[in-house]
Amino acid sequence: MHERERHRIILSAVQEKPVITIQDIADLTEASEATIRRDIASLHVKGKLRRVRGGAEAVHPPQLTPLAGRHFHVSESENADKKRAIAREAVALCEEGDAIIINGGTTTFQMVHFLSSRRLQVMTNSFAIAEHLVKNSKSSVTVPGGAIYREQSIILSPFDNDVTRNFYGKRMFMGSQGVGPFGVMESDALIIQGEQKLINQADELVLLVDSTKFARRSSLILCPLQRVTTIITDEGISDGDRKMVEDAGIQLIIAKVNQDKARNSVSVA
Amino acid sequence: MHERERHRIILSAVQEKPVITIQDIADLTEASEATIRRDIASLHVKGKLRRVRGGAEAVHPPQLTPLAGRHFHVSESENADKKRAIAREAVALCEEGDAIIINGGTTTFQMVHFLSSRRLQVMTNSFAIAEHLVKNSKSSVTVPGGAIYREQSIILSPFDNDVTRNFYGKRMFMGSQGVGPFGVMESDALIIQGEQKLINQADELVLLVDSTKFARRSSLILCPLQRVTTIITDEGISDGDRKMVEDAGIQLIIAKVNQDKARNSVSVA
DNA sequence: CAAATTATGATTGATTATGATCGTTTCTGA
DNA sequence: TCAGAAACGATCATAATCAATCATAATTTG
Repeated sequence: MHERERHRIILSAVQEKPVITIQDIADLTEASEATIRRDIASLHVKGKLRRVRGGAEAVHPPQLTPLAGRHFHVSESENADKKRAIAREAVALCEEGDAIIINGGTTTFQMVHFLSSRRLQVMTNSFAIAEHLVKNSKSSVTVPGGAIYREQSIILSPFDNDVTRNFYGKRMFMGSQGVGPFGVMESDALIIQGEQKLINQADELVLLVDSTKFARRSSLILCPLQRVTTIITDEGISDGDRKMVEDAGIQLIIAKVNQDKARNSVSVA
Repeated sequence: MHERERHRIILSAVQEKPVITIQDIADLTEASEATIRRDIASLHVKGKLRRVRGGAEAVHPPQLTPLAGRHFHVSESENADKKRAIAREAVALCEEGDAIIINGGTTTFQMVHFLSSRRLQVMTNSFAIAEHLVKNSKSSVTVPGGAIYREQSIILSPFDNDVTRNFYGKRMFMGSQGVGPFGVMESDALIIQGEQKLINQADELVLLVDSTKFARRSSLILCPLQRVTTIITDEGISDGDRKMVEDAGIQLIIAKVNQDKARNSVSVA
């Protein structure tokens, strides 16, 4: 077995149990104790773990790592903060066991972070969302059939005889390119196709849009504003746009962007 | 094999396992160790992977794999070289542009490495295969609709109105738990379901089984032996089993594990 | 078509990792 | 405290890996 592979196994093992013995690792890796000692010594000077007599222990108390590790490796634009806050509110609408539909998109993708600790029934046409949920959540995941479009990470079939028809959700979550009195707008024809397949498969339609989307206009109209049940946006929404939403009889949720940037960075080197 | 093709294979392999050895890649590509070293050095300066003693590792440290997954890797690695050799022959059957179906399984999964440099039309019910091909190949990828079963990494729908029916392939590749005069056997009911949906969607049925599978018996019969067009196995097949295959009128391809330059895969018709 | 360039594979000796063995140190329980 | 056991560090022989080199095959260029 390769040196790096052993190191990974050791680090993985030391995460699960706070302390691990040389013997344990030797059995796991089928390497000699001498080698394991050298490995632990090496990882010790790198600060990946702490060497103790008889084995090794984790440097960090294990309660930090399971949640923090995966989620903060993407630090995108400040727009991502808004998207994330909006996504948090979206997930907050869901109760355990709910059947929901998540349409592919950059905003809706942010929902996966908050879904990781939940157990729902999720249908999504986003390959990326499905992938993430399968790996990092306990939710059941269903996808429609079809070809996978890499750029949008959307699964789409030209046919209508789809499993989509057999899934009915409490809510459908979707993003969009623009929102106005004329309705919900989108620019990508592929995304429109996927959305139209799913849009009638749920009771409620929840729209996730940051406030800049109220000013944007796009070429293709997906559905009239009245079709939307709830809009989740950020604090930047203008009074006029707020009134427009209210007049359409739509529930409006304002997501507050969390200001404290106390992000515990996890060493990845 | 072309340099670019090797590079693709190397990058593909480093995605699946976080760390790979020179020997692994040499087996995979049938190139000399010296060449692989040069390749790794080249990919290292390009930042595509990180060079380490004995092999290479992915630049992006994959999230700490749960120990369960580790056991999967360790337990499967015993026959991995045979499976790889078999998978290589399977991919060798395909020409550019072919429409093929790959059924989920540990042996068929090995095909992804050799597919990374190809451009085919692939339908697969394996989420893991789809994921890998989307990320590491130029092939078009289609999946059936349905729920994703984590353990088997299979997408399966209880309904029959599936996109599956709209995809027709030249060949279908599948593994199995056991092969005998009674037919092709499988133990997992889920896998059987998926296979039966796909089995009639291709002209030829290619079975990928290492030679130990001829001795194994399992509970569920998937299809009679005569349904199979081609069987790819390793050199461990006994004369009796070889005769059984021949009597059934099935093409037999023996994959050689050792990376001899002479690729005499014997076909008996 | 020939020359030049490049990629590849084999060989060599140097470097490094590994496993076994040794004597020493530390822990454990009576 | 003492004896026995376990863990440790050091050392060495062996095996694996590496870098450098050269000859040959493949490719490109003139």
